[in-house]
Amino acid sequence: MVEVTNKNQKLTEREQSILHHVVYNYIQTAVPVGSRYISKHLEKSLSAASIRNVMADLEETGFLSHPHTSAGRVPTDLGYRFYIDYLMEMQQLGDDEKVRIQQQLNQTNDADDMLRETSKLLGKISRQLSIVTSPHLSSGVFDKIELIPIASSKLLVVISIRTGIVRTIMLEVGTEVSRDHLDQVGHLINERLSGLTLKEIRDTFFDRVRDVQNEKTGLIRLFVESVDQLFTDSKDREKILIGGTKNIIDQPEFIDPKNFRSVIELIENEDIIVHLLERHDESQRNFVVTVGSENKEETTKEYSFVTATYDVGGVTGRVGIIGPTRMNYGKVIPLVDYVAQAIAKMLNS
Amino acid sequence: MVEVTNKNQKLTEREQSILHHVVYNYIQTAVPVGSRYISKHLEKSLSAASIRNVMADLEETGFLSHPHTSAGRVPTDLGYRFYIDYLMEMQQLGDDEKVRIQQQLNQTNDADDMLRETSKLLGKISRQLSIVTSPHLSSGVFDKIELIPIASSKLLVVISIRTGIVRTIMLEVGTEVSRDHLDQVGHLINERLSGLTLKEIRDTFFDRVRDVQNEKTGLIRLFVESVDQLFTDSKDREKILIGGTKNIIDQPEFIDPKNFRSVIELIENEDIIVHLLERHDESQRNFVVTVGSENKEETTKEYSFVTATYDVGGVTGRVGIIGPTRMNYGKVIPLVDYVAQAIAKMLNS
DNA sequence: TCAGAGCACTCACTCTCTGTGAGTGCTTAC
DNA sequence: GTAAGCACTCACAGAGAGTGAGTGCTCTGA
Repeated sequence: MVEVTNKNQKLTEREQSILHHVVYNYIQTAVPVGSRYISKHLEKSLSAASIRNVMADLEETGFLSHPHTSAGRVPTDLGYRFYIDYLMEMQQLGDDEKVRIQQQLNQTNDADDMLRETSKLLGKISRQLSIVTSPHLSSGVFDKIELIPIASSKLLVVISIRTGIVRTIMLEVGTEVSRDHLDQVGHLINERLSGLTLKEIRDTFFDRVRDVQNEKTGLIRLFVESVDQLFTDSKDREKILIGGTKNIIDQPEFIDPKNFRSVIELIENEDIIVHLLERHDESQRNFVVTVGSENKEETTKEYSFVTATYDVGGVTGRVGIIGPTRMNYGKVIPLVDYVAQAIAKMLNS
Repeated sequence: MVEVTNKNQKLTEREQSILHHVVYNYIQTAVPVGSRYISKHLEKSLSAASIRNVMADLEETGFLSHPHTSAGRVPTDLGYRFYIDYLMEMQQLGDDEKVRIQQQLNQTNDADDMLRETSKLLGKISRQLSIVTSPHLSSGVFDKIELIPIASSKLLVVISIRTGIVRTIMLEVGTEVSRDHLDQVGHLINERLSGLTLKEIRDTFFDRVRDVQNEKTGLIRLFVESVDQLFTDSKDREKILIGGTKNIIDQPEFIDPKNFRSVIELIENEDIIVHLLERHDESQRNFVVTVGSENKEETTKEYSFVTATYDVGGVTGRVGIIGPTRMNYGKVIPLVDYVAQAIAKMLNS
C-alpha cells in the first residue's frame, strides 16, 4: 500500500485504511458508516473522535460524503474509484460457482441460447442486472457469400465468417435473376473479398467492384447500395440482451420506487447501454469498470458497469453486469472475468 | 340490455345498471366505489341506502367485493367478465391514434422490427404491457429447402415458407458432404414435402423418407433425427416479445412494491405467458380477453390479457396487452383488434 | 314488498407528537 | 496529533387522536 501512496493524490496510510473500512462496510450493509464503528474495528486502535477528523478530511478531498448531518459516511464515486484501483482485494471465485457456470455453458450448443442463459446465471450469482452483447461481426474475417433465391424478387444472402458464425440477410431484388447468374456474382464477390474483415469490406466494397458496376441485372449495384445492411452488425434487438431484473430489485437501493423507475428506464432504453459499452470496447484492458458519474449519460450516473470481453477468433463480444454503485466489486470483477473467459473457451472449441 | 337479461344469471335491470356504474368508475379512478357516489350519478334517482341493498345482493352473487368493511365496492373477476360480455360499450379508436399506428407500421420494412416497434406503441397508447409473438410457423406451408455447406462439418439449412418467411438452422454433420450430394438430397426433400405444412412434415417426415433411410452419407438420417429442430418453431427468445414495463408501472396498482415484483416476475418468466397465449390461440374468435383468475397460472391471476390474431397467408401470430384486471377494456379491445388487423394488412402486402 | 331515512359502527388514513439513538462538530486538555 | 466531553442534529419508529367515507341494520311509510 505504501508504494502507491504517491500515485494517488497523497492519501496517508491512515486515510487509506479508514476509506477502505468505510467503503467495505458500506458495500456490505448499505448503511452509512459511523466513526464509532470504525474505531472498534480498526487494527490500529484509534478513538472515534480522531477518526471523525480523518473522515472530515476525506470528505473535503471528495472521497466520502454525508447524507445528512447526523448520519455516517458514504463513499462518493471517487471514493469507489480509489477503492477499486488501490485498496480492494479481489475475492477468489468459489468452486461451486465455477461449477454452476460450467454446467450452464455445457447445457446447450446453440451459441445464442448459451450466451443468454449464461448471462442470466451471471445476474443470479451477482444479484445484479446482467448484460451480454452478441459478437461484433465487424472485426470478423469474411469467408464466403452464398446467394439463394427465395421468391421471384427475394434473395437470401448468407455471409459466413471464418469462425463459423453465419449471418443471413433478406434482400429485395428488382427483377428475377437466374441461378447461374447468382452463382457467377457469388463467385466474383468471394474471390475479391475473401480474407478481408467485414469492416474493411464495408469501407472499400465500392472500389473493389467498381469495374463490374454495370453488370446486367444490377445485382452488384444493389449490393453496393445495401453494403451497410449486409456488412454491418444488424442494429436490431440481438445486439444486446439485458436480464436479471428480479435479481437486482432485491438490492436495498430499490426500496425507493424512484430508483425502481430508473432501472426500468435503463432496461427499456437499450441504446444508452449500447453507447456505454462502445466506450468500454475502446479500452485496452480485458475487463472494464465504470463507476456512477464516470458514465456520461444522465440515466446511468447512479450505476456501475463491470464488463469483460470474450474473443472468438478475432470476433469479440462483451458480457457484464450493471448495478448500483454500491456493489461488491471485489467479487463481481473476478466473476465477470471468469465468465467471459469461459464463454470464449466454449465458443472457440 | 333487456334481451340479454335471461342469458346472464338473471340480473335485474337495476342491478345491471349499478354494476355497470361500479365497474366503470372503478376502472377510471382505481378507488372503491361507494353507494352515495352512485346514488348521485345514476340516471334513475335512488337513495344511497337502496343502492347499498342492491350492492349487497351483487356481492352475494359474486360480482362485487369489499376490500374492508368501510370501503366502497370493487368488481370481482366475475364482475369484470359480466361487464365485458354484456354491459360495456366499445370505444371508437381515435383518429390520431390510428395515424400513429399507421406511421409506426410504415417506418421499417423488416418484419421483426416492425412487430417490435408496433408492440411498443401499443404499450404506450394503452399504458399496459405489450406482447407480440412472431408468426407460428407450424401452420405455414413448406415451399423449399436449401442446403448450404458452411464449414467442413457445418451445414446451413434454409427452409422457406409460402408466405415468404424464411427460417435458417445450422446443423452439425458428421462427415464432409459433396455439393452435388447436398443438391441431390435437397431435391429429394423438396419433391416429397412441397405443399405440406411444417406441422404435417414434423409428424410424417419419417414415413416419407423411409425408403431412403440408408442413403450413404447419413444426411437423411440426420434430418430424421433433427426433425423437431428443423420444423418446429424455434423455442428461443424470438417466440415472444414483452415490452412497455415503464408504461404499466404508472398504473396506481403499482404503488405497492409487491405488485411490482409480480410484474417483473411475469416479464422474466416468458414461459408462463407463452402458455397462456396457447390457450388464446385455441379460441375461435379473433380477439380474446381473459380476466384475472380465468388465467390458470398463479402468477397471472391478478392480470387480464387482451390479445388478437394477425394472419399472414395462413401463418398466424398474436399481439396484445397485459395489465391489471382494472383496465379500460372498452378502449383496449378495439385498439388491440385494430393493431392486429393493421399488422396483417402490412405483412400481406 | 320495496324505497328511503336515520343512526351506530368500522376502518383506513393522516397528522402530530414524542422519545430514541446514532452520529457529528467543536472545544478543550494532554 | 490524539483523545475526551458535550451539545446539537436529524431520521425513524410508535402511539394517539381526529377525520371521513362508507357500511349494515332497523324502522317507517307508501
